[in-house]
Amino acid sequence: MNRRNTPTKEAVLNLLSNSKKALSQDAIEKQLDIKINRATIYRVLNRFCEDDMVHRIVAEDGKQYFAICKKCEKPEDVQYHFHFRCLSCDTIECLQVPVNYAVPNGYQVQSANCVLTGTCSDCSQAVG
Amino acid sequence: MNRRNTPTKEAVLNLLSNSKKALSQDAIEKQLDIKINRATIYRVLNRFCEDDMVHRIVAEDGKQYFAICKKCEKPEDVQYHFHFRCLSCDTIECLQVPVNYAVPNGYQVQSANCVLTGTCSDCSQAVG
DNA sequence: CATTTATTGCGAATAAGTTGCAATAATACA
DNA sequence: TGTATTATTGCAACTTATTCGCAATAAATG
Ligand SMILES: [Mn+2]
Ligand SMILES: [Mn+2]
Ligand SMILES: [Zn+2]
Ligand SMILES: [Zn+2]
Repeated sequence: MNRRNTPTKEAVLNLLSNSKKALSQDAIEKQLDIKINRATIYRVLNRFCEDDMVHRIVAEDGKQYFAICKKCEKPEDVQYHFHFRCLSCDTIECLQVPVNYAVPNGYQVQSANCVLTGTCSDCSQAVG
Repeated sequence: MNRRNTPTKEAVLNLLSNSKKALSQDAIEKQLDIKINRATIYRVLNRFCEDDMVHRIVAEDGKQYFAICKKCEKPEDVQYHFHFRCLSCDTIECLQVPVNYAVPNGYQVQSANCVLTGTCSDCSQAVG
């Protein structure tokens, strides 16, 4: 399965690169200049995830969000930081907060999906 | 909104009480002796969550799982432990592993949804 | 330029969860 | 014990997120 370069792929990757927040398929479709089919966006994102270029976050709303997370240089670190979901501005972002845990004997961890939910710093300040 | 005792409520609560694992609506429906409507099960579960009798876990598959988690006596602790999803036996369980984090200044955490995914101790042993 | 096949768009399918509404039944209280 | 109130239930329809089959398109390769 050799990958090919396409305008679609490039556009989605650009968007994610320039975004400070993790984006859902829906958000990506809305923010794109060009019209790209819903299914295609999902397929592009899933390929990015397979290739470890992007990581997938599943929030408490059950939806998938995608982020490049430039802070993480080593791919193996990508899955081990917290994400933050702000209920006020409805965004999800990568925190540079590592996930620390010690699982009981015999458990083998392959991935971690850790999302903290609440009010982000921007929105907290807005109130007082 | 005063709550009433019903056979449905009791049956679902019994099931959750006797289960070592977190259960999805689907799993609950299948394991129940009596036939209960899908929507009703969801409504019962949502009420349990509102009343802090049960907690809701959203897994990487985007689905909701429900657990009583008897280990947690204080309701405020309930949301601060890890959950483990085993890809081999397709179960989700509460781990007695606390979630530790220090969010950046200004962030206010209201809840945490932390799921580790991999192979549970039972399934790890089975392989070797 | 021709061939191969990864990628796309479209529509339909799947699956989880919610909602409106009328019927039922738990609770309170006369 | 009988009656009124309203929480709860079942059913069907709905919403939303994500996937899938298939035919058409277009990168890559040489
Ligand atoms: Mn991240
Ligand atoms: Mn738990
Ligand atoms: Zn915010
Ligand atoms: Zn297992």
